[in-house]
Amino acid sequence: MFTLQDIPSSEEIDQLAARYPDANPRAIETMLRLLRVGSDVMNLGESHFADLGISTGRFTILMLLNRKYKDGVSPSELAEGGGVSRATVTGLLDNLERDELVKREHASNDRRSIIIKITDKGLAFLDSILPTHFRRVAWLTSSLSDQEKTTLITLLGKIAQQIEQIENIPKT
Amino acid sequence: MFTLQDIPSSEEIDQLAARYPDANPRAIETMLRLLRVGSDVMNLGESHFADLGISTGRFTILMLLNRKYKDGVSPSELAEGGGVSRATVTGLLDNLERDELVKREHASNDRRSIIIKITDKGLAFLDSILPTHFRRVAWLTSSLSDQEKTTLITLLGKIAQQIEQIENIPKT
DNA sequence: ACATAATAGTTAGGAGGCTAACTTAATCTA
DNA sequence: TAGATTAAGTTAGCCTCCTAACTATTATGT
Repeated sequence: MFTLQDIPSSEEIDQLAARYPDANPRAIETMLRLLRVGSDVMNLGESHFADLGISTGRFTILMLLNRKYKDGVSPSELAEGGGVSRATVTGLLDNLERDELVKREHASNDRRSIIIKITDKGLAFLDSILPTHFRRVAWLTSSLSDQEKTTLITLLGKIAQQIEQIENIPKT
Repeated sequence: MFTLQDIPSSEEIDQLAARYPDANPRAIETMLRLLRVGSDVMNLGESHFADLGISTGRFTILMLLNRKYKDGVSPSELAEGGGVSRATVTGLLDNLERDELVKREHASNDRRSIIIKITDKGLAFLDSILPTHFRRVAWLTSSLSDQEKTTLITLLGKIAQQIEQIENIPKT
């Protein structure tokens, strides 16, 4: 993920934005900081997972399987749930299966599809890493009050709504 | 970037977190939403830049060169400014130079280093895409008041501080 | 001053995403 | 019900990032 390391000062942003009539300096600053914090959190997770011998993708698959799919789920659903392509899921499952954290089974009703289940080893692995993982997640927001967390979620939601409506952006 | 598509409901998060003493359900929800919005914004940018024939990385390099480095800057500084490895910068510069948006020159004082300058074609390219780019950025935060933008930046800053101090996280 | 360290850029190889195309199986439709 | 379309999973090949190692040059420390 490629994100600006030193976010320009408000003055620099003002100066740049002045050259473009539709630019909004505060909008630029807001998005730069959002991207920066988002990618920092992401990288923090990646490197922590790497220490544990997995990747963010593999962790997400395991969490999806653990969460509401204890009876097994198809790779397609995992792809949809993780917001990733089916091809990517195939690769993740190859690795997870090699490590015996997950197993592939034939589906009984549809001979095209397979059913993915988390193994006992996979569940034990999750149980071994989740306490620390959740402690780290809690740490990241530990300087925010509950009220502030709610506010942050609300403001992020407003941006999410704009993303959904990006096609409606005025042309000029 | 691999981020949960459907963020679990508060109830589901509560249920999961109940099994781990140090887990904070609101923290989990906050971080999931931050990651989700961050990656959506990132993907939106990636696909827009792809339509324009560049990548986020190449765009960032051009913006760094345009911003305060009109007299040229070394690849190392670009790597630092973009928060990316020198090896990655080498590849980005190869592509940018091939498209004549950037040129490599020998440094006069240090024969190890080279100086990167944005070309007139590169400047013209930026001028052709920035109005639309900034309009899209403004759109994303257009449902937030200035006060809300400030609040969001403040809250993100608090998370950034926790990231910096991740090593100080209590062990138990 | 000269051996050792550090620095700049590149290259090689790997990881984790992606799309497009392929195989097999199920479903629709005329 | 035969033929076409759709769907599931995989494979192949690309992109962009990474780290580690290499070459060439500069800086340092005794």
